[in-house]
Amino acid sequence: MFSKACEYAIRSALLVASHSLKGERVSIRDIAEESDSPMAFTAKIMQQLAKGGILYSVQGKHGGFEMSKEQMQTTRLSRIVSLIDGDKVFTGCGLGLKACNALKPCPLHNQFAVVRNELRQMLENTTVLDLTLDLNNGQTFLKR
Amino acid sequence: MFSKACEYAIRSALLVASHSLKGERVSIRDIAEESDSPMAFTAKIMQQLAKGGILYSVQGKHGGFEMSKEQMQTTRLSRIVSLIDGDKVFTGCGLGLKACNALKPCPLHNQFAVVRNELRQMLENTTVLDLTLDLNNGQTFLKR
DNA sequence: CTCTAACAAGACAAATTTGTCCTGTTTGAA
DNA sequence: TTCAAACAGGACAAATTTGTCTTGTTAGAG
Ligand code: FES
Ligand code: FES
Repeated sequence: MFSKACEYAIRSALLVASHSLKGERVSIRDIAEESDSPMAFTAKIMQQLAKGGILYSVQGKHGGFEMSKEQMQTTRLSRIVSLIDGDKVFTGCGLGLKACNALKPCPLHNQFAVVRNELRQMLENTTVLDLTLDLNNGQTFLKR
Repeated sequence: MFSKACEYAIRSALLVASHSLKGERVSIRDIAEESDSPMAFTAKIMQQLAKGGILYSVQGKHGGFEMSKEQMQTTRLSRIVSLIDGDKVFTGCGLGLKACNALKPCPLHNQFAVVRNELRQMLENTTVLDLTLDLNNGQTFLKR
């Protein structure tokens, strides 16, 4: 469904948000540990998230990553997904034709477009803050 | 969403069904041409489909692939997808945890499980015959 | 019987994704 | 001022997916 990079991106973003809600800044080392992701690879992804304005990076000693309350509220998962994976998952043809085109549809188009749309809406309606609150309540988990 | 191999598998299966409905057997060469897929790669996938009982292969001169009406009726897309891609797409965790587990869910579980389930149901409710009829009516297309 | 068209199967190659490592820069603290 | 902790960024490496090639087997047609 999502690439590994995208999975790490979402997990990392939620972890940064979780710490930021507690007033903590968090390092790559901790992100990798707490979200069970490969450290160096995750570091690259964090750069993309920072460049994309999903979160802030702070250099130097005691540096790390943090997210403002506003970023948590306004960042929808769809934004992270399209930043990392592009929007093929939202607009691509299920059978791999060059583009999805309702005027000359592939055999699966009618059925597929419905599900693809629900996925898109789900991701657009879900903010980082929404998911982070559950996480901090101990109702959900980033590693087992 | 699906792997390239899986996209080719579905396109090829529909194409074979389409020809079989017209009483024709179809060669790898024609499949590649008419569904716009790489020939040698598609050949490998056809072997998987034949071994999986999705369709028949006939060797020798004037050989090729064909599908019985029964195969078209009983083969659901979910079968092709799980044969080629496995069932990670039906059961896997959206954030990449080892397994989806509702008792210790990831932050996206509640939302994701709904969409994943609709995808599964859509693929389970769609047979090869369903899609092939539209294709033969000229309402849908396998290449543009 | 021989030739040819077609699938089977394994080895190989290219491309993409995933992951690592090293060097440089930033910044706080001793 | 110097040191250490942390991010930035590029080069590199491993793994996976995608795609090709070659050889063998099958079976119909002449
Ligand atoms: S054309 Fe294939 S999903 Fe729209
Ligand atoms: S635990 Fe992640 S989707 Fe179910």
